[in-house]
Amino acid sequence: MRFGLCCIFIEEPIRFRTTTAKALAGLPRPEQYARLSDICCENARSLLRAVQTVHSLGIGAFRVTTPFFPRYTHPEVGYTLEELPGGEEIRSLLAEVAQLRSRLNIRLSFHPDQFVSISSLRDEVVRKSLAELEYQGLVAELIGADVITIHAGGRQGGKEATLQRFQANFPLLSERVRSRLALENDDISYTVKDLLPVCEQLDIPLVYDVHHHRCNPDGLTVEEATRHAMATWRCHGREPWVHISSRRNSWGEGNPRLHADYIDPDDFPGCWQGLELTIDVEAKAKELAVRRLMLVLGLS
DNA sequence: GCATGTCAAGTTGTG
DNA sequence: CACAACTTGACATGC
Repeated sequence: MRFGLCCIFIEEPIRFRTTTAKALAGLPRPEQYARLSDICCENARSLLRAVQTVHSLGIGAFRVTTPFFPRYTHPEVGYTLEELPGGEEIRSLLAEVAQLRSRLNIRLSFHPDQFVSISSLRDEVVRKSLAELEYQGLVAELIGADVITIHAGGRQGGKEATLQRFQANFPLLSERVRSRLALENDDISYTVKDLLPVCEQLDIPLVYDVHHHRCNPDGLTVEEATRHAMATWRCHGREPWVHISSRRNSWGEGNPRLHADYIDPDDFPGCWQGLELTIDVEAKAKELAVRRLMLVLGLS
């Protein structure tokens, strides 16, 4: 078993910067490039330190923040690495990341949020989502990330029709993205049961989120869902990836979908013990939560 | 210097 | 039909 940290650190002094389209819009183009170049360069350095740091904490995976190259696909202020004054330096830093993560055996991943929806009814949304995935695919290739996890989308026109659109639009992605794409069950619409046939058709793996499964059950037990999801990875000789989190309030106050600071050990599926799995820990206390879970499970 | 507001995104649900 | 809510942390702004 390896455990994964998601996007940021709470105690370790590693931060990822970003900026907004609005803040950039007022600047002349060269100044936009200069500012973006600074941020991307700093983020590349931070990622290098992040890989070193998770390794020293005994953590085996790291999810890269979505705005790693902020506003990269934005219609007005978007850019390419070649346009940035520090473009070459950034590329070489990312190559260092790839080398280090390979040497330390750290898995890297991306997880664009719900706004990336290639099954949308709106062409414009699909177009922007494809562009966003291509951006993440580019960075994934440069740093050696092997998974980009997304959700199936909303329910416009019904779940079946939405999944059909997902499958119809999938071939529009480059091989770079398709070979990394994985589908994750969500907490309101698409369950493991819904997604398994899609994953099979498209020959892509399923990321099993046990918390979403508990919010949005489908008749499968945790053990069954785990087994089915794992098979979608194993058939390609890849290590399966799963997510775990705990709801913020055990008594259902407030929004049950909010993540808690730490993982309640009771939420950890007993059947996961000893499996060859990468387990992303989605908890607000970040690396502290990963460490505590490992400690409770007797793994550190 | 700190507190509050803003930004970014798509979908769903409400009024 | 229009718009708020959802989510989240860093940026940006104002006092």
